[in-house]
Order: sequence, then C-alpha cells, then structure tokens
Amino acid sequence: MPYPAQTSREAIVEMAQTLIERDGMEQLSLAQLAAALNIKAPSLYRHVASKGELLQAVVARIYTQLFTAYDTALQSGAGDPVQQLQHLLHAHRTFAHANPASYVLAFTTQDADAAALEAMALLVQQRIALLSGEARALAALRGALALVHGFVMLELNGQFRRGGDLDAAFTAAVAAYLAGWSAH
Amino acid sequence: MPYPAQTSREAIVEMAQTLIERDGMEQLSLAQLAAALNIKAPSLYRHVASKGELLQAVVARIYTQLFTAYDTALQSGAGDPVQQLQHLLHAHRTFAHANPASYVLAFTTQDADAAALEAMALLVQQRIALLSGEARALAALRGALALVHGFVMLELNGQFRRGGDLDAAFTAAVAAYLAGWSAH
DNA sequence: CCTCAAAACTAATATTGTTACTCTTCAAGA
DNA sequence: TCTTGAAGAGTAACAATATTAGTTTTGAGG
Repeated sequence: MPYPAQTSREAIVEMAQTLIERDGMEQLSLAQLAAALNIKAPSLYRHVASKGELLQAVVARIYTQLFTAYDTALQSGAGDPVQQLQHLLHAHRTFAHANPASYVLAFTTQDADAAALEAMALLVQQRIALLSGEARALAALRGALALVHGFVMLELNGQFRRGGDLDAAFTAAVAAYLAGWSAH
Repeated sequence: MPYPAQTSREAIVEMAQTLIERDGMEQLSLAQLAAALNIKAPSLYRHVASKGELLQAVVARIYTQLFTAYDTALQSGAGDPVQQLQHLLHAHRTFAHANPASYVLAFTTQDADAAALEAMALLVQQRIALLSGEARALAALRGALALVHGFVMLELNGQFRRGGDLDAAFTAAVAAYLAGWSAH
C-alpha cells in the first residue's frame, strides 16, 4: 500500500468547503482536512501555500456559486424589473440559508474576489436603475445589498429572537425598500 | 518585588476590548492579553473560565456601549419620529465606525446578550410603529436593523469598492426604506 | 532501464488554549 | 500577636494548531 492518493488543488478546496459547511468554520483544521482526503497535513502544502490562501480559494469558489444562483434566478425571466429584483434578492437569501457557513465565511473575508462581486452587483444595479434613475443607482444598489446581507447575517447569527414569520418580514422589507426608491 | 498585580475581571475584559480594537481580533492571544496586564497567561483563569467566556463578556460590554450610543442619540430630542429614527440608525453606524473590531465581534457572536439587544430594538420599534402601524412594526424594525447592519458590515469588510459617497448612500438608503414603510 | 519531478511521508518547531500544582500575600479570627 | 486560609499570582506541562525541512515513493519519458 504505497502513496496512491493523488489529490488535486480543486479537490482540497472543495473538501474544505464541505467540511466547513458540515462541522463549522471553527472546526476546520488542516489535519482534519488532510484526513478527509486520506492524506497527512503537511502534504497539503504541495497544493496550497497556507491555510489563509486555501480559505481565499474557498471564498472565490463560494462567490462563483453565489453568482450562479443569481444567474439562474433570472432564467425564470419575468419581465417586471421589480419582480426580477425580488427574485435576485430572494435567491441571495436562499443561497445563504442553504450554505450558511460558506456564506458567513465569504462575507467576513476582507480579500474577496472583486470580479465575482462586481458581476453580481451589476445584475442588481441594471434593474434597480430603472426604479431610482441612473444617478442614484449605485446608492440604491448598495442599500439593497445591505438590506439582504444584513437580514441574512442577523438570521444566521440568531439575532432575531422574537419569532414571527421571517420570510414574510424579509419580503415586506424588500418591498418597502424598493417602493421607497420608486416613489420618485 | 512580590506579586502585587491584583487584576480584576473588569480590567481584563476592558483590556481585551482595547487590544482587539488596536490589533484586530486575530491577534488577541491570552499570552498577549496577560502581558498587557503585567501578568502571565494562566493567571487569567482566576478571573475568567475560558477564552470563550471572556469574549462573551467583551460582547456584553460592547452591547452596553452600543445601547448607550442609542440612548444619547435620543437626547437631542427632535420631535419628528422619522428624524429620531434617522438619528438612531446613524448612531448605530457611527458606533460601528468608531469601534470596528468590537462591532464585528459583537455581531458575529451567536450567544449575544439578549437583554441589551431587546432594549436597543425597542427604541427603534416604538418609533417605527408610528410609520408602519403596530401590526407591521416587527417586520419594519427587522428590516431597518438589517439595512443598517448590512451596510456597516459591507463597509467594514471593504466590499464597497466602487468609491462614491458612502455617507450619502447610507442616508439615501435609510430615507428610501422609511419612506417605503410610510407610503402605507 | 534510468532518471527526475510530483506528491506523498516523517520529524520537528513555535504558538496557542488550558490544567495541575505551588508560592506569596494579607486580612480575619483565635 | 499568631495563625490560618483563601485569593491571586507563578511555573511546568499537555494537546492541538499551522508550518518547515528533509526523506521516500510513484510513475511517466528518454
């Protein structure tokens, strides 16, 4: 029984995300990650420069997944830009619920992948400009992302403790925000 | 020169917050914290059960400070509830800017001090109910906190990369959101 | 068949949080 | 005044972490 593992960098990054999602961010050690790949920890350094660089790669992967979620949210193409915006923002929240640990990691990291973020933001901005006007589109976009991101983060950190229908609250908050920009 | 340090638990918690704010959360080790108090690391365990419990205490302290910020924001008592809301939400953001590492720590922690959070939320809810009606006040409150929190988190993590006036964007986003709830 | 690079390994280090046990101080009760 | 004991400090030691250095195995190409 020799050394037949033959791990790839992509496999490492993927497994890291899997473990983060399964056991939580705190629990991810290089030893555990290596074990899950039938390998010893130092061998990881053939493929990854450091734990930090590995996490950067995981974050990049997560952003790609999130962008994909945005993209498919537009496939069901309802013409109304307000509806499309709601689809996008709900898709964002749904992604966060489906991948909570990944989501928190990606948005708690300073050195995020600018390109993927820009691409996502563009999809929202193009449609929100129709409500707010081009001049105010950037501010309106930022508020929209803030609203969704903040809502999700407060949910994931268990800071909405008073019960009630969070889905309805989210829908209502998004609607109010978009209405606020539409009202001239 | 015997053992005359006589550290108190409060002094430890306060120093921990100071170091977190000065050097960043990642850099806080019990060794460094102890050294800053002219003490050795194991001696901390006379006052604190674990690093986790220490951080909980720091979070509680931060929530108290944030609540104080909310409270003083209301002292300048403009009668208009919309103006009061804007004061509160701006005070929230200002606090986060003044204590970025503390803020991130407090709102990234699962086991937050429920009482302080409730108290803060109540101040916002009482006033937002005047716009949205009592029935929708909880949803409106949650959206408002989400908007502010999300905006601040995206700012602090450097995810608003396209420049522009962030103060103006924040003001506009808050105004749009509140307007959205007012427009029945 | 040989070689050589890729990719795994073992061994070792510094730093972390944490525990067990000891020493020093000093105030309260005898 | 003497003593006693608890509070708060210290030293030594451990397990786990990320990381580095150096070694061995594998397998494809010349």
